[in-house]
Order: sequence, then structure tokens, then C-alpha cells
Amino acid sequence: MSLDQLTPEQQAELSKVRKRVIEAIGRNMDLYGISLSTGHLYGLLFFADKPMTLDEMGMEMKMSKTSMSTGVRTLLDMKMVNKVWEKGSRKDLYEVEYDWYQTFTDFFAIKWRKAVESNILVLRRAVEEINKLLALDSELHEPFRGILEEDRRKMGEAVKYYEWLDRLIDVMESGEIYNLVPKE
Amino acid sequence: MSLDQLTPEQQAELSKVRKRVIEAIGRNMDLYGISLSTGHLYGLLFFADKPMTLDEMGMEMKMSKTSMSTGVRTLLDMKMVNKVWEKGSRKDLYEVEYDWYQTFTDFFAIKWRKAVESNILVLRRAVEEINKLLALDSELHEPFRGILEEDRRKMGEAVKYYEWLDRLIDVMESGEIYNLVPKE
DNA sequence: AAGAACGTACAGAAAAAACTGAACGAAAAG
DNA sequence: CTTTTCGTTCAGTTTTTTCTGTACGTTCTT
Repeated sequence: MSLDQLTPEQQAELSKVRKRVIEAIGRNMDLYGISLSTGHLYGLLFFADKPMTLDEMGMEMKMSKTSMSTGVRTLLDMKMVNKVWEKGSRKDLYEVEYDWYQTFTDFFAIKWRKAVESNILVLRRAVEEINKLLALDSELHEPFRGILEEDRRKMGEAVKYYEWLDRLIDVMESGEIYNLVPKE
Repeated sequence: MSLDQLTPEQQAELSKVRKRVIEAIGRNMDLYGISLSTGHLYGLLFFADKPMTLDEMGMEMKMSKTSMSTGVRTLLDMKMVNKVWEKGSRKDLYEVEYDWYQTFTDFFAIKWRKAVESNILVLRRAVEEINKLLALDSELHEPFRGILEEDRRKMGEAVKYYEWLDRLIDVMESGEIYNLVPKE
């Protein structure tokens, strides 16, 4: 943090302000599926004036290095922090991705995309399966046929929705979203 | 589920197909901050051909009525299910909101909006606080002044991002988003 | 008014997730 | 080549979340 050069009063003032912000940001990071303490870690890195090592994080967070390692990896997987290379140091260094617009769209590209595609796949397969059942014997008892058709209809609707979501994610990834909602 | 009219083989076929879909949907509902079993409950309601009571859900899910009650309330709070009134029955009836586009935008309107506004508030206050510190004494030691200004800059950027996110949520709530990404 | 049916609050049990320290393997330093 | 440093794996512990049964208040039914 390199706050060492400040007087104790200055350090206290500053960390009071920062702590409130870190707390708020960290608390709301569960929207990204991130635990509170990993959210705090993110907040710490947000205010750091230089990339940090795992040991430094552990020091500041008063937590084990193991926890820092897993926390950082979570953030790394979501592209919320970046690994930084610095000649001379053989420790790994990390800093937050300060482009939060990018972080937001990456979140969708990584997490939501996966869910969307998995669900589309499963739904399409299920529809196929039902089609097979319906085709197999045209002499189906009415209640069964009706239920199958209703299920197929519902799943068809769901697929349409997921395809829409897929396109929405495209629009975010491509940056087109900024045409509709400009950054400024 | 009113599958009673079907033969055991038909019931088996159908529930095999449904179970796979429910599993997939439920698994990915953690994106909404919803537990796996509440996700399964949602899946169950998705396939139900009529609104269900808590007892029916407990029966199907093989879980306690208490759990059904809390699960349904979670889904209700997120507007993923609706309470349905049916004359004659004095039990509460629930059905899923089948308009998934609406569900998606409601999710942002409910969860993200809250986070965004809370964070903007906290950040604005913190910026104010820093402005006060900077104004208080113009004879600040350089390192402190520099750090304060850097923190202020970062938080200003964050506020701008959150304001963008706020506008994005507006666009979703208003339906403008469908101009950019049409439903079909 | 009394009894039955319903949903939920609550406290304890069970399950899941987060956290830690010790141990290990890889890679740099001596 | 040996030693040190670093990040991660893993097993065990702590903390948090989920789940359950009982008890309770409310609202219908009779």
C-alpha cells in the first residue's frame, strides 16, 4: 500500500474512507458469485497503488496465503484481476482490471454464456427426445400426447429466450451495447 | 403433476426427459444467486401443468413444506414465480413466470439496481470526504495529497461506470433493449 | 364459538463452503 | 548440486447455509 510514508493520523483517515468503500463493493460482489472475503480482496486491490503479491495481500487481509491464492484465482478466472509481470520480482503480481465495463461484459461472456449454451443444448436434446416419442407411435393415448406437446412448446419458448440471451451477450462482447447505452 | 392418468412407462419416459432439463436449469440458477434445490423447485414449477400448492411441491421434491415455503418466497421475491388465486382452494397456489425475458430484466431491476445505487451512494460520499481532506489544509505533505487524488480519481471512474450500469438497467426495464436485440 | 387447515417463525441438525497450516513440487539463487 | 523461495494441493477445522420438525398465529369451516 506504500502508506508507510504517511503519518498515523493520515493513514487512519484514509483507511477509514477506503474501508467503507471496500465493504460496499465487496458486499455487492455476490452478484458475480463471489464470496464476501474475495470481494474484499478485490476492493483491496482496487485501491492498491501498485500490483500486489500474495504475501502482501495476506498481510493486509490478515488471512492465509492459501486463501489469497484461491481468491486471486477466482478473480483471475473472471478476468477481474490481471497477472502482471515485473522484471526483478519472482513473485506473482496482481492488479485489478480497472476497465469495469470490460469486467462486466467479461462476466457475461464467461459465466452466462456457459449457462446459456449448456441450457440450449439440453433443451434441444429434450425436444428431440419428445419428438421421437411423439413420432414413434401415432396411436398415443390423448393425455400423454397432450402433455408431451405442452412440454415441447414450453421448451421451445425457453430455447427462444436463451437464443435471445445469447445475442444479448454477443452485443455486450462486441461493444454494440455502447451504441444503445453510451459510456458517457 | 396430473401424470396419474399415464401408464408407468410413460411416466418414466417423461420424467427422465424432464429431470435432465430441470437439472440443467437448476444448476445454472446460481447465476441468480439461487441455491440448487430452489433451482430444482423452479424447474418443477416450470413443467407443472397447473399452479401448485406447497404440499404438492414438497411431495414431488421429497422435501419439507418449510423448505418449499422458503424456496417459493425466494422465487417470489425475484418475481420468478407468481402467486395465483383460484376460487375454491384456500391453499396458496404458485406458478412460474413464463415470460423469461421479463424475469431476466426483473432480476436486474431488483438485484443489480440495489447494488448499483448503494455503491454510487457510498462512492459519492467517499469522494466528498476526500475533497474535504484535500480542502482542509492546502499545505499537505505531497505523498498524502497524491494518494488522495489518486483514490478520488479511481472512485470517480467507478461512479461513472455505475451510472452507465444504472442506465443499462433502465434500458432493460423500459424494454428499449429489444430495439437493439430483438426477441426474434 | 370450536375445530381444522394452512403458512411461517424458530431452534437445532445436516450439509456445504470457506479458511488454515503442513507438505509438496517447481523454479530460481547461491 | 544444494538450498531457498514461491505457489498450490490436500486434509482437517471453522463458519455459513440449507434443511427439518415442532410450535404458533391466522383464517376458513362447521
